[in-house]
Amino acid sequence: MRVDPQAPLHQLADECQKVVSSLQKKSEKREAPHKRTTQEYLRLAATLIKRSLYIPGGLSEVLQATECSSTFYKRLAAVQYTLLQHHEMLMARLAETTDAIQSRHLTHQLNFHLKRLMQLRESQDIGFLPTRRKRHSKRQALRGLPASWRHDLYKRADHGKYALPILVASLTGCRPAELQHGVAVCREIDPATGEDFIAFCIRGAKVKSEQGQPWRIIKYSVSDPHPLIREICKFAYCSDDVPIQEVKIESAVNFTVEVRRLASNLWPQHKQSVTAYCFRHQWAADMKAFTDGDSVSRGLGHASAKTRRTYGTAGQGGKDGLTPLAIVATNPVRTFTTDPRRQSVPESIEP
DNA sequence: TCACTCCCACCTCATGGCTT
DNA sequence: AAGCCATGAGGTGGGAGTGA
Repeated sequence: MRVDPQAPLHQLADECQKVVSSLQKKSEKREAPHKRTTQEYLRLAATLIKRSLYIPGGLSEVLQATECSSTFYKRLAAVQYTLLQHHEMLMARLAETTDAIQSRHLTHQLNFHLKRLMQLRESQDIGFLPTRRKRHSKRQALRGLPASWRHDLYKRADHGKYALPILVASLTGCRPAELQHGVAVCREIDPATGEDFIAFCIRGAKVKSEQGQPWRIIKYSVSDPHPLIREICKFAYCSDDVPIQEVKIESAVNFTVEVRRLASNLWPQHKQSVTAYCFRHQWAADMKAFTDGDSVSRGLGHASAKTRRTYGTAGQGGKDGLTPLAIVATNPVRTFTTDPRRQSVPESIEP
């Protein structure tokens, strides 16, 4: 009887395939990640796999070496994506392998691959083990700052390239990623009331079919005495000649770094760093003190009312708070219940 | 109603370097 | 020195789902 020399190789490939199938079964309901995410996954997984070569516990230990559960699950997703890509490549190579040297090399690779697949599945089954660290929100960074901190920061940045983005972030609470998209600032007169106002039109970040507001508009009266409104009114595009202008940054990261640097310059004693998201927390705090909850959600670009909980509290807003004329968004805000009869009546706009 | 899990997308931070 | 940029590592936000 003749023995197939590639039989052990195919047996090994079958074992890998079984683990891959069980991994795929668990994640079949998941949406395919975006291209940028997959690139990040490949990079992250390469780092983790490289690190696992020098650690006794291997990949399992590397995956668990964090205090934050979301980091753990991100690592799982990254390693799974990368191993599945690698699996496809190995299977294609298996189909082409004919000679003994290639077989030996592929056997070696499949052994390593199987070991990693098993460690990944084991980590998935066990779940996140380390002691969870309590999440800390950026809203705590607002404690101890002067009431006029946004205006102070804007003044500090006055001659830099981020002055206007800081002003827009202060007035809208938009995310750095939304400033990167570009925020349209326009001045109009309401034909019905004759009221002169400035409107900020924001294209939302973090928007999916069930998540986030694709567009939102925040309006302020031109006669609003708030110092930040007085500053925005000084700009040329608030004249009749140039009614609309886009405020845009090239890099959200660089914006945040600059905000942090300027703030630490102004308040060197302040323990928590002041970052771009602090504008968002302060804006939410102002709104919670001034208006209803759903307006806060619309202004923050949330689709669910639940999410606004993580932002600034009404107590952090107040005396120097902003008071917009209107906050409108593309979609209604879902309330805490899933019962559609209890959903709030939205103020919505055309997309 | 609330706390918690899970996962994707995005943000923060440290560090080093370049230009003015 | 100030102002700004680039990048890697790791943490947070946002929303759905679930179970007590």
